[in-house]
Amino acid sequence: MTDARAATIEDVARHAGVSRAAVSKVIRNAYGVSPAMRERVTAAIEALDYRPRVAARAMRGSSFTLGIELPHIGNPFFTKIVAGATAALQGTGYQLIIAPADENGDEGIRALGALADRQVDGIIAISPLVSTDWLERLGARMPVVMIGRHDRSEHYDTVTGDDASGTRLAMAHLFELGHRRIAHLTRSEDVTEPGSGTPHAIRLEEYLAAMRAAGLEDEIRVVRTGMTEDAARLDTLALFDDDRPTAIFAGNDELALGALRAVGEAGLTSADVSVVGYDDVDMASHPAISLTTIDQSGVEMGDRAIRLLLERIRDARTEPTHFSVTPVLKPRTSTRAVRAG
Amino acid sequence: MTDARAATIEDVARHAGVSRAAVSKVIRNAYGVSPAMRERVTAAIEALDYRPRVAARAMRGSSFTLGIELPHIGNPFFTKIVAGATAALQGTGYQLIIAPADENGDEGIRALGALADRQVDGIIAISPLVSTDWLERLGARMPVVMIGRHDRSEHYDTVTGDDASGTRLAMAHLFELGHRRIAHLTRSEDVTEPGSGTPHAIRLEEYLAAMRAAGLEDEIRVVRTGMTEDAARLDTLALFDDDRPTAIFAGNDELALGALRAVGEAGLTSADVSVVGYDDVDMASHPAISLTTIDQSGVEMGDRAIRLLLERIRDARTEPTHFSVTPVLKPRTSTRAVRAG
DNA sequence: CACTTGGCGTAGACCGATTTACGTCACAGC
DNA sequence: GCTGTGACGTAAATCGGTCTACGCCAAGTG
Repeated sequence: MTDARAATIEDVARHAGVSRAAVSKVIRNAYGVSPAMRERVTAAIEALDYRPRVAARAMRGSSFTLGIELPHIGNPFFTKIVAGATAALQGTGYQLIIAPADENGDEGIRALGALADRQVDGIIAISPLVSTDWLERLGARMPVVMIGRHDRSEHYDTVTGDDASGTRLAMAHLFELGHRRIAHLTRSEDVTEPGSGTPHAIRLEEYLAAMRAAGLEDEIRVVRTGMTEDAARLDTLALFDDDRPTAIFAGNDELALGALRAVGEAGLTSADVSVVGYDDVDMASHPAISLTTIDQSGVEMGDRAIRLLLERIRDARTEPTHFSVTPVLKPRTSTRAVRAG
Repeated sequence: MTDARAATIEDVARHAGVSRAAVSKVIRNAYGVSPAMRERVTAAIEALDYRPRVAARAMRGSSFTLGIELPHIGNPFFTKIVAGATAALQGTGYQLIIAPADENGDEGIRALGALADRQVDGIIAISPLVSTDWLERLGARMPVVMIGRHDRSEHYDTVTGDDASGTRLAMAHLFELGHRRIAHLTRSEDVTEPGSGTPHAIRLEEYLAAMRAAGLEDEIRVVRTGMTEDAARLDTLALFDDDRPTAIFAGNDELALGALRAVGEAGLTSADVSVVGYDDVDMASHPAISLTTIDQSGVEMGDRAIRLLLERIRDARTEPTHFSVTPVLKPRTSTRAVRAG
């Protein structure tokens, strides 16, 4: 209120009786600083409560900021990724900022662009809807790690779960329980475009392949829904109207929870309709829910993404690296053997 | 890969055959631009795919970035707030960035400092652990809106739920169902310090007041736990060991879900132990969970916080404003009448 | 003794935008 | 014809850091 503006490097320099460059050196721990000067400067910084403006630093140097773009912040799997990322960042001097995209496809590009405009030193992207071309160009400009995408680029790293084998685990589990009429609950076409390499696309393809391999081509049933639990709930309810399946393989846990909600609302239980999800969100293990799902360790993915990013930034690595997490089946009570008869 | 660096305002100016200042004017929609020039400059921007560097803008003007600090990103109530905030920001030209704090008290200050260093135009803070003094100083420097805090400052706005009346709703509901032995599950002392005005402090105080007013002083039982669902689960299980309460009023839904988990794991049901939460997180309404809770509309809080912030930024408002959301009881099946006998 | 060498510090260019101060031009009014 | 005025542009200062190039000095070296 009173004195207004915060101290600048100039103020610190004057206060310590040295040059701006000297202060800068001390801050950056650069070469060519005597212990005596370091002492004086540190004291001045302390005294004036000085904090370097990131915007000014970013103009020539780096911003010490990493950005992560999140579509749909409500998905608890993404928050696991963020948790892993923040943990990996402890003590590195880098700050993570999250740009929420929400909504539709263009929002992802908007959020990524916003991060780039803010001169972050590196970006973690999750949005599967952004085109490879666009990402490729972004990756040429700055370090980028893409989570959950199976295309392999020259210019960015990827961290993925093995969605194909994860889906096979889920399907094998259902087959073992005797299910034949298995529906797949997935998102809209744009996220499952064949060959696009998005997780949902691969899970869909692998579902189809598993059904065909089991000779169940006629039982194939793909249900499209939105991004939220509530959309999944409504579309699952509609699915029950005609010719109910005995099991539902959902594209992720959020959709699976919606399906489970529908099962409950329709007065059914897992004895009538089994549900398998994907991600092993925290809530899945809750005893009241007990959702069978595929664990792909979001925390490890976030951790890994940060490590790869830091390698690119600090060690100036440029050859692309691809890391894959092995999925694990978590059988719980939302799946049961199909009713005899 | 080839041409490297992105276009600057200088490039655009050269391409359009005008001065840098002219381009700047066009971008900012400032006064003194002929239609002809606007046309030429716009074309050049288009052609070069120019995007202004935020860091450079921030050095003199504003960054068009708003920051929100989130402790513990895993709490789904906070994601509701973010959802409300992003929605309110649509089309304003401002970008929201989230600084995750996680962990303990100091992390909140670290995250807020990081946002300030990044020259955001305004900050929404949720961390209840930061001292009023510190926030006061921050608020003197830049627009700040504090969510969920009942102290009234000269220098920042607040958006709160009416925690006192919300707690009264919850307790009245339990009394009505015949409960007398009601425990309160809350966080550690630092978040519930009497007089600090944090939501958890007020809920605790109001719980104590309600118990005393009902003549149940002897039944008061305050259980401390951590921040996560899992901590709540463990401490609730421990609580069951000796002399089980018939109802638990939890400080928020995340803790309530942990308590519910414990109830399930102990082989009990809501007929044995009723549970009330606070926040009305999405999962609370899931039929398998069906948690009785207090709705305080996180979405509206996020929306409101953004509006207040934009008022301070654009209209240069300086008198502090305080907005309160009225809580609503959502009775569900996690609470039942106490067993006769 | 002249000459390198390494340690320490400074001056000043630079990053890419905004903003201020000022110049020019056309036109209206007297 | 002279002057005042508003519209439109531009040059240059500025924001707060980083980084390069260079200067100075004391200690080795041949």
